[in-house]
Amino acid sequence: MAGRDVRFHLQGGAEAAMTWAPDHPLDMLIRKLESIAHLSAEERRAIAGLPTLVRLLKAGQDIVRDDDRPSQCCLVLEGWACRYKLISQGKRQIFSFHVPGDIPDLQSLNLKAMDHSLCALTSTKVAFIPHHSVLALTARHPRIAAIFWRDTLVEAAIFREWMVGMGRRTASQAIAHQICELYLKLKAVGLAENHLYRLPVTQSDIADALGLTNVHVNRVLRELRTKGLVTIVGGTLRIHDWRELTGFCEFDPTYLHLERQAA
Amino acid sequence: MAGRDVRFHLQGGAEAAMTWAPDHPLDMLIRKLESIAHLSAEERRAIAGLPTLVRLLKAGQDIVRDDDRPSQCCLVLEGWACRYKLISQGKRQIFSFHVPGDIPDLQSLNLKAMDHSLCALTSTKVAFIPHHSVLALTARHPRIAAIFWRDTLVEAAIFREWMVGMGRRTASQAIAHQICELYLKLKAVGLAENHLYRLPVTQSDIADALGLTNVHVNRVLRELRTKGLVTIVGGTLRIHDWRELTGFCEFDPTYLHLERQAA
DNA sequence: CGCATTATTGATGTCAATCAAGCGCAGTGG
DNA sequence: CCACTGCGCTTGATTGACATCAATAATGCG
Repeated sequence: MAGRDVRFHLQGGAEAAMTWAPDHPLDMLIRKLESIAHLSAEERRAIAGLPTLVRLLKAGQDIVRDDDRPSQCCLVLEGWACRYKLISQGKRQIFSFHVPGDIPDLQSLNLKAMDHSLCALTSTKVAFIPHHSVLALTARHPRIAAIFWRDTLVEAAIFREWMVGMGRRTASQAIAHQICELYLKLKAVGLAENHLYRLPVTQSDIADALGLTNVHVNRVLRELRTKGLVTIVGGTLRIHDWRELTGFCEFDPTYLHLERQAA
Repeated sequence: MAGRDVRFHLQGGAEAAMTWAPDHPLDMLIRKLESIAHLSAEERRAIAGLPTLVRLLKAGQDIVRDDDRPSQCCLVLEGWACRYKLISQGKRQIFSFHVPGDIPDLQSLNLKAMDHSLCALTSTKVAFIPHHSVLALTARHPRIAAIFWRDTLVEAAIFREWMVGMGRRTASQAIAHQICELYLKLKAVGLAENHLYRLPVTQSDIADALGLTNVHVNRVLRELRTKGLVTIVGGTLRIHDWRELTGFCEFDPTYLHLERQAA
């Protein structure tokens, strides 16, 4: 299998320079799935057997667009991506941030047309997996199908939590909550530790995620810094006092439905 | 099967007066599922064979609570329910409104612990379906499993649209959008027509759904009335100018992923 | 009929948006 | 090497949308 020269159709008809990836890309997926469910050795093998097409994207580049009908899923390997929708007057709402291990458009397996877009926030490495391969996998392994379903359910739980942030939390609490959530998500796939992680997104991105302006995000971050809770230097975020921070924004990680709990 | 005396455990240990429902309750579910996917005659039969336990609830009564580990799903038959979460200082965020045909806690099949609550907004008739029955059904009918998955994906799409409302739309646009969405959802199961439907929720409920105050919802509704877009009399909502209203709030029903389109 | 809930309206306050400007840094090209 | 440019961050001044507080009217339910 590995090494075979395969070409998929990419979004917008762009036929990209492509490299055939060995097992490695799927290790990231397995790590992610194991953060929300247990996998048997056989299930891991089955997942590792998925064909992938690895591709590099520049920051700002769209991966899938609103109204597209993708024939493949996209697995983030490096960098950050986000789901978003544009509305009138250049306004943008970001629905989720995606980090390595995530499959942001898993839903396209069951919902033919995209109702939002997906783009790279940083330069990003992604692996494309054809729908039919995923469907073949889930047909043979109903438990894996359930885990994929579960993943989309956890995403929905995260959407709900963001709704709480936008609807019923102050801007500072919402941002603090976001910071806690990202820490646990990254930690679950081994990309954060010691209350420290790379946060390669702009303040405008955070603003569009929480329904604020970049100006206000900036002030709130200063406030969190002044309070000694969180500092960001050179794109690296440090949480100085986890207890204090989680208390401040009433962060309860239950909604992430993680298998092994972090703290 | 039908007519057998069966008793399930209900939330909070309450052992309710119960009636055994015939096929009818599931007709509502079938109608709902057919609004987002096609069902074969055999699939309809299989669904109609699910055991249900019908129960009446008073307005305000919780159906499932945060942290519960339900062993059954809840199908709304009459009345309205909502998913919500309480946070500090009595603040509440409503995540979704549920009307007949909805299974609001379908996710509990795959996510053991609830991360939010579910309650009746009006006096409500619901049918409980044991998890093991649903699992047996989906094991025998993978396509039905996919449709259930699809339903939870559509719900997630609705969450995203609400996020747009809270984050990037004005209060009037958000409420107008909500009104359009509910019309299509109700129409899809035959509970609305001619731009008219029963809206049995309070202004405070709408406020908690959109992150506003009841006072402000009241003013916005007056504004919509003044503009000749929408009136509510005696709990019945009438959309006077669908084109105008959808234009005003930039409503695009794609995200509902309805099979047969309404207008 | 009486009480409780819900709707409505006004006055005032606050949080975050908007507008505007300057700064720092990385990349680019002469 | 340095001007130039663009982007993101930072800060101030002002405005606006919605919250809060408060009181009264209207509904609806037991």
